[in-house]
This record gives sequence, C-alpha cells and structure tokens, in this order.
Amino acid sequence: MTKPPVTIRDVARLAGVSVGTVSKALNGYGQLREQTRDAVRNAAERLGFRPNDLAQSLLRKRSFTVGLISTDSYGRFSIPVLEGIESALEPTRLSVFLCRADDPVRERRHVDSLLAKRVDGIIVTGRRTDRRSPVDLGGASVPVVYAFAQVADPRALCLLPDDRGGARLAVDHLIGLGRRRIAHVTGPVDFEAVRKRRQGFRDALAAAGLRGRAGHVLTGAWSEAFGREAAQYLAGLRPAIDAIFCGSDQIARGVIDSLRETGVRVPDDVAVVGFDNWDVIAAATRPPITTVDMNLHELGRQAGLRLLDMIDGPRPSGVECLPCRLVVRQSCGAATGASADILPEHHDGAYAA
Amino acid sequence: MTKPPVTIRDVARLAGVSVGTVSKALNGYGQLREQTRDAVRNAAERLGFRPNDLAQSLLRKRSFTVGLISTDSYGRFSIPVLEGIESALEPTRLSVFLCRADDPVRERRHVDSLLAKRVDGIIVTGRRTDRRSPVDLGGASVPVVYAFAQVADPRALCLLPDDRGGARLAVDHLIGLGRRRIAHVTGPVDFEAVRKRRQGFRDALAAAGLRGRAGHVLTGAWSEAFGREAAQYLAGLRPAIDAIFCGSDQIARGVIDSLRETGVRVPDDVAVVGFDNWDVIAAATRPPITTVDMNLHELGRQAGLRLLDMIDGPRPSGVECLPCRLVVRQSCGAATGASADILPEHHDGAYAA
DNA sequence: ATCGCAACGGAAAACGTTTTCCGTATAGGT
DNA sequence: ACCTATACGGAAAACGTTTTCCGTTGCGAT
Repeated sequence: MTKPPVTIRDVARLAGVSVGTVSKALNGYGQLREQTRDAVRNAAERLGFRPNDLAQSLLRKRSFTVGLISTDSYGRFSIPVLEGIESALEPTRLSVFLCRADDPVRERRHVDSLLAKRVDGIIVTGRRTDRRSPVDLGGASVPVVYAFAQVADPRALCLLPDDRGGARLAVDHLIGLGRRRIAHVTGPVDFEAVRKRRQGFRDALAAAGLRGRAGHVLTGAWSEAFGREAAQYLAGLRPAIDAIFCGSDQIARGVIDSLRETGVRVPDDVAVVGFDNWDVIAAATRPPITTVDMNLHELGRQAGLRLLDMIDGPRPSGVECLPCRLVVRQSCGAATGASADILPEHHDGAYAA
Repeated sequence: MTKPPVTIRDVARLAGVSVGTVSKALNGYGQLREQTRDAVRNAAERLGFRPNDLAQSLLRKRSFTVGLISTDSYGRFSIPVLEGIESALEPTRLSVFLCRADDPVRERRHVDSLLAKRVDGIIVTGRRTDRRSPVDLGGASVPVVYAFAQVADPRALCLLPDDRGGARLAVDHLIGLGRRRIAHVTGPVDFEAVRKRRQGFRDALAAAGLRGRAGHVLTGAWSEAFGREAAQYLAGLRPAIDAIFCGSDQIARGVIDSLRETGVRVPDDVAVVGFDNWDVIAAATRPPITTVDMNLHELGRQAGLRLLDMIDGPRPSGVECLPCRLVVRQSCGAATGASADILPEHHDGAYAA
C-alpha cells in the first residue's frame, strides 16, 4: 500500500547512468556533458525524485535543522518570538523542530531527542518568573541561544527585551506630556520583569527630578480585575495623580475601564500607558492604549540570526537586551488624529441577515 | 572546537566488543551475557552515547517525526490545537516539525522539505475563511490529517469543531433558561463557521417553535467595537430582546460592555452567550461570559491520535465534527455561585511597594 | 572421546546519499 | 603511429546504525 519512495538509484537506472553521476548532475558538480545532465534531470523530474535528507545529513554531519524548546505553554509571548525565529530561518534551508517542555524532565527528554537528531543548534524560549538553569547538553557541542529567557550560566547567550528601558520610554513619554504625579500599577514582584520595569519607572522619575511616592507603586495580579481595583484606590488619592504606567495591557485595560466608569477622563484627567502591545486588548480599549512593545518578533529574528552565525562561527555569550518601542495610541493624550503608530481595531460594521 | 559526537564504534572500542554487540546490548536484543550487556551499558554511559537518529531512521525507513503545517499565523486557535497534537504524540517517541505556511508557495516548499525528511505523517492545521486545496504530496504516500481545516479532497481526513452543534448548545441553553427573543451577533458571512453557527442558531429556534426575525441576526467584524455597535442597535428594538448569542467572545464582550453602560442589566434583562471560550476575554468581562468552547485541544489530540493510527494502519477519510462544550459563567444567568464550570480570572490583589 | 546443542558474539550487508579517486575514451600535438 | 592531456562517468568508500547470518566455544550426554 505504501510504495517506497524513489531513490537516487531509481533515477540512475532510468537515466542509464551511475548513482554518482546522478548526484553530480543534480547538484551541479563534476564534469558532465550538458546532455547527460539534462537526461538525469529529466529522469529525476519524471520520477518525482526528492533526495533523502536523512542520508544527506548522515553524510554531511549536519541535519539542517534547529531545535526549538519552548518552556511555558505557547502564549502570546512565545508566538511572536517563534515567528521571528522562523522569519530568520526561512531564507536558509533549515527547518525547526518544536518541543514544548513544561517541566525539567520533559525538557531533558526533548533535549536528548534533539541531540540524537543531530540538530545544528537549539533555541530555548519562554520566560518563567525567574532565570532558569541551562539546558544540559550532556557533552554535545551544539550552539544554544536563549531567547526571551535568561539563564544563570555566563557562557550562554541570552536575548532579552530591555524591560527597564521600555519602562523608561513609557514614563519619559508621560513626563514629556507634562504629567508629574505618576503611579505604577504592575504584576507580582517575583517576576524579574516587574522589578526591571519598576526600576525603569523610577529611573525616569529621578531623571526628571520627580519624587516617587511609595503609595504610587502597586503590585498585584496580571489581571484586569487588579487594574480596576488599583484604579479605584488611586482615584481616591489627594492630591490627585495625573498618569498611570501599567505593567501590562490587561492591567491598563482594567485601570482605564474603571477610571472611565468612575467619571475620570482618560487621557484628559489621567493619562495611561500599558505594556506588551497585546493588540487584542490594547486596541479594543476605549480609548485605545498607548503601550510598550517588546519587539518580540525582532527578538526572535535576532535569536535565529545569532544561532545561524554560531553554527559555523564563534560562540559569543552574555546577556543582550533588545530595545523596546513605544506604540502611541490615545490613552496617553499624545496622539492627535491618525498617527502612523495608531493601529485601530479592524472594524467594518456591515449589517446583514 | 566542535568535537565529533560519540558513535557506536567508540562504545564498542571501549567495551571491547563489536558494534553489532553494542547495538544488541543497548536495545535488549540477541543473546548476550548479562555481564557483556552491563559492560556495554557502562561504556555507553561513560561516553554519553546517544544513537544517531538519522542513521537509525535511514535504516528503519521511518523518521519518527511528523510534520505540522500551520497555515494562518499561530494564533489563539492554532495554539490549543498544537498543544493537543503534542499531547497525543508525547507518549510516543515522535517529534514534530513545525512549519508555518502563509502562502501556497511556502506551503509547497515546506511539504517538499517534510517529504525529503521522510516524515511519518503530516498534520495540516489552521482555518482560513473557507476550504483549502489539499496539500500536494507529489506521489508520496504519507498520511495526512487536516485539523481545524477543511479540504475539498474527499479522500482526505478532516477534523473540525461542530460549529453548528456548538451554536445549538448555546441557544438551547438560553431557551432552557426561559429566553424567547434571541438575537445573534456574529462575524463576516464569508467564514464558513459563521454560516454554520447561524444555522445552529436557527435550528435551536425552530426546535423550540420560536420564530427567528431577520433583524435579529447581525453580522459584521470580529471585534468588540462591532459588538458594541450591534448592542446599541438591539437595545433600541421593541419589543425588547431578552438574549443575545454572539459569534465570538470579542463580540460578546463588546455587547456586554455596551449593554451595561446603557443601563441594560446582563444577565437579568438580556442574557448573553459567546463563542470561543477565549478566557482572557471571557473571564475578564463583567459579568464573565458564558461561552462555547470548541475543545480545540481535544481536536488536536484526536488529530494526533488519528495520524498515529494511519501511520501503520488504514487511512480513513471524510469530515468529522467534534462536539463543542458549553462553559457556563455568569452572563447567561444560569450560574449560581461557584459552579465547577466557572473559571474565575485569577486575582489576588496584594498591594505592595 | 565424540557428538550435538546452546550460548555467545563477530562479520557484513543494508539504508540513500556524497565525493574522491580512477579508468577509459577522445582529441590534439608531434 | 605514438604520447599526453583532457573530458567524462563509473566504482567504491564513507556516514552510523540495525539485523541477519554464521562461526566459535563450552557444556552435558552418550
């Protein structure tokens, strides 16, 4: 029922030449008459010949494959990274093996399996609350890049978004718009990202000569509900605050919804900036959220490119922070009409049966 | 710099036996003294030997690998399917090659590449607006399963969520709660899912002897904004409607937000049911949305299992619809307190500096 | 002692390529 | 006619396994 795939031998037979000649003809090698080459190409074409990558890789000692280990279940963060990696690998002939490894033992198994498949490199992605332990290569000398994941091992190469710089970007923007009493509502402090963003927040205040108030930094869950709760608290403060920098777009949405329903105008009374640029949230909020984009696609792309370099080149190490970018929508009060940075929620209200 | 991986020959040398013996010892084959077996295992252990899967696959004519082609960029639909597939493959020693193929030419390239790697099977996933053309295997006889994707080829096996049944579930539920004047707000009609869900909506009304009104089915964008717009329109209708079945959770959220702000109570005045169970939306809405879950994880798992069967078994074909499931939260007015089906948004409002 | 039979483990083929090396024509020069 | 250089294409090794087949060895039974 399942007929065997056509091999180079079949092509050779049909073309009336030896297998070596087929290989040369198809790969543009050696000294062959154009006529022979054509005959072979023809035979290959007619048979629908695909060289067996397995055999090729075995010989070449390269699989033209990279492994991708994603800790944390694929979520809104992993995906852009994934896409970025693919976009870097796409122009090469490399393909990617995907593994999800929620726990260390599964990760171990997957790494083993990748090694057994002789992958040319491994990218580890997926941020946990804190730095992870390095993958155990068991003596194999395969390049590894950590993307959106930080590892203790100083010999590893890690690519991370510049959370601190991103926060700085956001708060500088608010300050530039004349806001002076700025609060920060963010996630659980056991996330390193939370601590870094808070640092960026403080950097910006300090740089502008503003004094941060202890009661102006609120940490809680990464949820709209917490955003609403925090907004209620902040709205009661006197003297009133005039801006809120949120640690995530979900929080920002909760904050904005709550303020609006309390009668506080956003951005007029209080400007709000979020983090993540999760556009399902950010663009659907009223007003749409100005937010920090971590450029995760680009981060993934860089990870792919770096790995490519490392496959047959030097193996750099260290932690690299890639810059974030501010996406200006309307919740900060800066956008006037249709700026290029405004990404409106797609909408065409066609009614029909 | 990159030292060559340890081969079975190295192990044989260290253990003082032949390569064949190593293979037998490690795979529990043949007749060997326990002592020999141990010696080999020891040597392998000490060297950190990993059999080269490439060589193995070449010989076995099986790569223990399946290809996964995801049309449409990985989104909230692809991911649960992906995870489901992985959960089915996880207990086997199969790994998955991931390819994203936005356009036909890329898809072509990826399929070629997968075939060259002699994958044992291919799963195609990712719903477009309508049925896609089958992947071109170019004569190879590799089993293919379409998951969350429908193809014209009648010899193909397609797994789809039962959109029509899911809609029926939702509307039956509303009717069971005593609602009689039910509207339907949904996405663009060029989606087959939209047409199927609308059919389910009508089925349910008809089964209950209710008359559907033309003006009660509104189609537009898959957006909160459209939901709000539609809600405004429906709220003005007299006699008043008492329930809305929405084609997506995003639409439902827009509907609910808009109703609440207009002073219409949900679920008391108007009950709302959504579709997708996208919990970032559904659980964060006030009140949390009762919604239809397409069981995409299970669908992916089934796809994986079916492919496993097809790899060395018969190759069934046809379209199979897997049942949806209603997740009851509060927007329909059925939930009383903490039902097992209520999935509250995680939230712990701890304040801190 | 001789035979037979297990038990053990080695040798070699096979998988499908690539690539090096070599043999044979053919052509060109004297 | 002979030598040589070149063009062409075949033979075979190599990649790292698995598995079949066969040769030894040692043992117990006659």
